[in-house]
Amino acid sequence: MLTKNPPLTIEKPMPRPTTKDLAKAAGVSRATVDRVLNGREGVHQKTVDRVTKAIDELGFERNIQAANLARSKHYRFVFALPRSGDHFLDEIIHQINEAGPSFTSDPIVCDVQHIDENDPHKIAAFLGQLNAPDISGVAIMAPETPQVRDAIYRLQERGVASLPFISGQSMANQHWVGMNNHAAGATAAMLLGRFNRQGAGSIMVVSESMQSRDSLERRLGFDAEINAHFPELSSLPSLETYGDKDRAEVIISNTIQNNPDLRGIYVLSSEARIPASILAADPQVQHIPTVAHERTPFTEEALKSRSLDAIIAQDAGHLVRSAIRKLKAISDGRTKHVPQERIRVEVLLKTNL
Amino acid sequence: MLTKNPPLTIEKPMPRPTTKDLAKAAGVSRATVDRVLNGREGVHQKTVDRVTKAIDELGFERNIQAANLARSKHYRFVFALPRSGDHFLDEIIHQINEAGPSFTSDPIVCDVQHIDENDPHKIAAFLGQLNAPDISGVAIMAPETPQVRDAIYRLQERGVASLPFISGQSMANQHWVGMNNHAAGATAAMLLGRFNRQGAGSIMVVSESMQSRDSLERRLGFDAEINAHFPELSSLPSLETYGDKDRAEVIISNTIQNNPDLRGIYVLSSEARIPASILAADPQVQHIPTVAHERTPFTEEALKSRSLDAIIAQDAGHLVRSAIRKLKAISDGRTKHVPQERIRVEVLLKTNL
DNA sequence: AATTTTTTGAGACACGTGCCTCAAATTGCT
DNA sequence: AGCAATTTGAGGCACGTGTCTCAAAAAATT
Repeated sequence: MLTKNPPLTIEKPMPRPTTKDLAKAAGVSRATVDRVLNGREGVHQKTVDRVTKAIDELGFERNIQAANLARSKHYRFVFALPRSGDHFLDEIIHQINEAGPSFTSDPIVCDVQHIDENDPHKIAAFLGQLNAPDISGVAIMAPETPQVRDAIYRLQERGVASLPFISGQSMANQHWVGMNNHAAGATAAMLLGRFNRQGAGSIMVVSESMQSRDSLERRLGFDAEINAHFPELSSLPSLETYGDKDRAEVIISNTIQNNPDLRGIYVLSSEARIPASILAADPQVQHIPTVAHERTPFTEEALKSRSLDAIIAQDAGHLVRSAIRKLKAISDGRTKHVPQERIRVEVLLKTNL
Repeated sequence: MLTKNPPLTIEKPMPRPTTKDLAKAAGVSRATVDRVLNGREGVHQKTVDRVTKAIDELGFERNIQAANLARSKHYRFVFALPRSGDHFLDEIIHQINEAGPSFTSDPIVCDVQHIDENDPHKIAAFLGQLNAPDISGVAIMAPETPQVRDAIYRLQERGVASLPFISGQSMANQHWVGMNNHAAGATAAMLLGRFNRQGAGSIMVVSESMQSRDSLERRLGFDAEINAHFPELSSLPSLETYGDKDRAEVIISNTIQNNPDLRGIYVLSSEARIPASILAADPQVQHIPTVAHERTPFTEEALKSRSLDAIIAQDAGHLVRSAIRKLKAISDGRTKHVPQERIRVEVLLKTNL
């Protein structure tokens, strides 16, 4: 019955040093350690150094759980989003509301605040209202403008964590949650290029608007890939629907008439309903490979019914949870350890929904 | 300068009820509440009911942070994995070691234990050693056998959380971390089917072995999709390399010789190195669409150099973190709230690595 | 040297829960 | 009714940190 069991080594993990250990190591009292840790005034530089040195030597990291308990702190994060209508945004909002329970181990509350994306002044004013410790952090989805950039900067100075979310602010920012739009565009191009079986032709690109940085980046990535690897294809100028169904119908059917050699269709904005339903109704483009963005009830259905061939998506749940984790890390002052989860550019086919 | 600011409603969130509140509501003492909450003996059923009722009415949830603090509890999770060599497994192990710091807000330690996947008895013996509270949970990657299934069952009885990980155990289990292999196979088929531009022909399927449940499921999904939607293609019987390079070379080149109408290649095991490097060296199959599994330095390089056309992958980091979150939830007794994150069947192309 | 100012320490209490002891209250039994 | 067993309560200390207060010590000023 006895066999040589695999070696099982269970060393107790070294208990983490506490503020008490710190105090002893630095030769000061716990009160002073506290003063240093929480940046209070009236501590001699020499003492600060001693404590800091001890922190390094012991590898001390404060027990955030205990700290939050003592402070009875709860995190409140605000998601500043555009007004909706958009299915993708609806899903994001749903995930935000869902996120609470999933973080049961931390006292986290998330609010959604709708902001008028076209009024930078209002956005800045809104951000100006937010203050620590009422609000621990904000995830912001809004176009990048000087006012907004400024407001964000001041937020950080006031101790409110902030994070560009999905769209808008420059990726140059150290922290950012959202997918790489250039790669997303390139991936759409790759799929359309490879799905095409009818040789040379042109590709239609439809967008709600090309105003936003995201749309531009997707388009750039798309063109780069087409030009580099599918010389037989040429992508047409972007059609902008401005969210107007009638306008969309006109420009799309015009394009179909004028380009009998259509080989692919790329719907690059996150709201695919208008163009996709127009396309689905047009018998001439039934078998032309089509790629759209974001998983929504609509696109999902379209994929299943094969009126769409692929979806380029970013997982709404991951986006939200990643944002929360990052905001929390920043808010805890663990800027060094902010999780650097990339948001994947997902390719959804009928088979892997 | 003043504009109508957007409405900002910051209601303080209702503080969560504490055991004190519970005691008051149930009309008992905190000691009794403790007895009920922690299932201690010697409490009258009537009293238990009173407390339980109060729990429901208040919506009480114990503050796990505070509880862990009081217990000075740390979570120790074991990942029981096969002996390695495999790049994908290496990546998993890397992510396990990486996971610690990313969970800074909880005292979590993860160990990797290598088990001999072919000796169910040994595996069961190993699992038999694990006991709460030394070990809070185990993620198990091992073939499903009666012994192992039994050992897992007893683990749970001993209060050790357990979780089938990536491969092996039946998905029928309520909790499970890993991708849907049927969907993965179907996705590979879909890609090969759509990437093919040369009409009717056959598809080569290469695997290390077809012994495991995962391989079978992938194959089933693959065939189902090919048969349903690509009647012009027929998939050949699976080639099994058994991890032997020489054998692989023989059976692969035989298949290439005997099937001049090859239209696609599917490498379905997680270790693609042997078959993929053989294929890369054969000029006859240079332009045949090829799909493999799992992102590794090797497959990544192959994708970049275009000797591979797509990778079907599951994100190693997500797998590990998801497993940890689930183990923690189970271990905390929050079986109701175990996060039900699906592991996506990722499609990786050169453009979205 | 005397006085003020700055810096530090000692200690208490809090956060929500676990876990223990001892006594009090209640129940069941003979 | 008396005794034992069961059930409950009161209270304390602990976990690691935050946040006070008050006094002591050290340094800087007059």
